Amino acid sequence: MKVRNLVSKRFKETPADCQIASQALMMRGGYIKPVGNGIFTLFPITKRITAKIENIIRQEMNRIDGQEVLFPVTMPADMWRKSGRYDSIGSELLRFKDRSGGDMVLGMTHEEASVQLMTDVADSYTQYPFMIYQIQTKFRDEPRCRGGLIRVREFTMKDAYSFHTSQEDLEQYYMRCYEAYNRIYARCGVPEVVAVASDSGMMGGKVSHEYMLLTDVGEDTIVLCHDCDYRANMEAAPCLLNNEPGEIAPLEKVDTPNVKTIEDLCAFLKIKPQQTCKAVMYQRNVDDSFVIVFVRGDLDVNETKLRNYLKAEVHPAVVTEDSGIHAGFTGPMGLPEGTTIVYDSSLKGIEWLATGACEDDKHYIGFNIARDIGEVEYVDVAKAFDGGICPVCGKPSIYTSRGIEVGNIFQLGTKYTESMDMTYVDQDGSLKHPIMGCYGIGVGRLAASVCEAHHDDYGPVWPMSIAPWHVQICSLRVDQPEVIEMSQKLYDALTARGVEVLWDDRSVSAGVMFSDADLFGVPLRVIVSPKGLQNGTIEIATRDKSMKELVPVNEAEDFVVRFVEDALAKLECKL
RNA sequence: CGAGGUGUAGCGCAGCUUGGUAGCGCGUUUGGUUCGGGACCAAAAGGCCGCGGGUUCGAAUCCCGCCACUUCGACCA
Repeated sequence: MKVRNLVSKRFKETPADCQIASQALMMRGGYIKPVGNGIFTLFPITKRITAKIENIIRQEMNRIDGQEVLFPVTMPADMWRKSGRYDSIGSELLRFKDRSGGDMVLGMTHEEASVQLMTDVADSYTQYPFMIYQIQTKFRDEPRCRGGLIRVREFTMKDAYSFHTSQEDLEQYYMRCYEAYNRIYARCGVPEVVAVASDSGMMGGKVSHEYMLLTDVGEDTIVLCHDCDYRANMEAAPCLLNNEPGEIAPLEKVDTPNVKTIEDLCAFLKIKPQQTCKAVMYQRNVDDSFVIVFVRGDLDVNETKLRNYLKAEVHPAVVTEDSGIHAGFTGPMGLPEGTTIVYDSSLKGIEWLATGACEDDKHYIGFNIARDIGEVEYVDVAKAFDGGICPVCGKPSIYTSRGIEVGNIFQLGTKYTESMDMTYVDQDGSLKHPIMGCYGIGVGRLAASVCEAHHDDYGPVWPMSIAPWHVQICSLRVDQPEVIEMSQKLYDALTARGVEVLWDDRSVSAGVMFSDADLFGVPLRVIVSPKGLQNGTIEIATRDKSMKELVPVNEAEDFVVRFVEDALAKLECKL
């Protein structure tokens, strides 16, 4: 492929509103074209990258006995009514009507489709276990898209569904998939992607992992430990700490005029936030009844943990005059009837606390939950924090990091096979619901994440395994016949040996050519120039600047082929 | 869903306050000079100024409505 014919255009200036590096570089380099909010066209250079990623995924899925299928993008709503998700999922599920007025949906995931497909097929225990997967377009009407291909509404995803006759079998297969995912990321050149234990949320089921690329621009927060390999996402990480009990003192109501925040209270009473009992207020979505969470003053509430505990949706409270709640002075004593009170575990073991008195401009000090309230249930709903205690090794070495989720795996259980009544006949003749797992990877997001992880100021640095081309030939001074001749010879020879070559034979200045090459991010660069040819050499350099050599003309071809082969071999890929 | 911002050439932007011929840089085309990190000179093409209404002799500019995009927040498998 010649650069002059490649359908894309590079830009010197970063388009407006690019928030993260991968987005800016993929826009500048002519990789993607925004078509609508969160909807992109991929130019050929990107399609070549995603095709390679898809191939790696396909190989690894086949390696764990996956069977590729292709589900439809559009589905009749009935299938989704059956599982209950037509009603339970909000507006991110795009619903529409066909010409006869029938309700339809655009596929955002395919549990329903896979269960429906397999219901008629896998009716005997002898056929289990098996896994089906597809690589296909998904549509999720996300409220908030950002970061180029990182978060979009329409995207290509590999989604896989496994079916089992026992929990043990699912767990065994889950581990195979866990390893397959690690191989996929390593082969795509991002071995730094890590699996973290996660909250499975609306997917149902218990055990799940998210594969995260740790980066500051990530949207998710991950909890890690400095001293062991504990990793979990915010929702799954317990908030563990050691409390100082403090001196027991009588409960006393004190005047705290206009002291409404923990910060104010600490300054006013000359105490530490760890000695306060903070009220965080929510309301249930169903009836707006108040849910008040008490948590150690220096900590925050994780709403997902709270929702999971309450098994109900909540939103931050809107406190009105007549609600009976005194914002800024809320404490456990004196709350209106009908309020749900939740005590976070972080308060456990503290004998002296300052807290609101449910009265304007008053706080209690010396508050002792066991003495003044009695036995209460402590629940873990606080966010894990830097310096917290690791639930695995017990050291106070917890820290948090941002990350991009580039894949996930779930042990689904029988959620869908039960709701959609999929059964098989077991050995003993009884009807049973198969146990499922599901496994997803966003292809475009992975491509963008690799760019995010491997780039410099001038462009992406693609790993050889997923690079749009293996080699780029830059022909400087194409007005010189010997340059064209040598370049053509190399191009033909390399292509004949299976190397993918991008050839820039435009008569542009070296600066333009190199800048474009930087944006293409092709890992190996071959520079043919009159200067080099005079000395009988060709310059060969890596995009990441780790290698730059003047190679004798007659050795260049072998040098390049060997380099590409070696680089691919390291990533378990072949020419 | 809440709060801001922006819509003017393929891209980046100025012009709007104070209404009067549609501008600049990059890119594109042509000719010439250059040639190892976004060269130079000369010429040219390219616009429903987001859409609809209003005010006015006259609207990119002022007013009203809508739409789109975008940032932060809420939400999210």
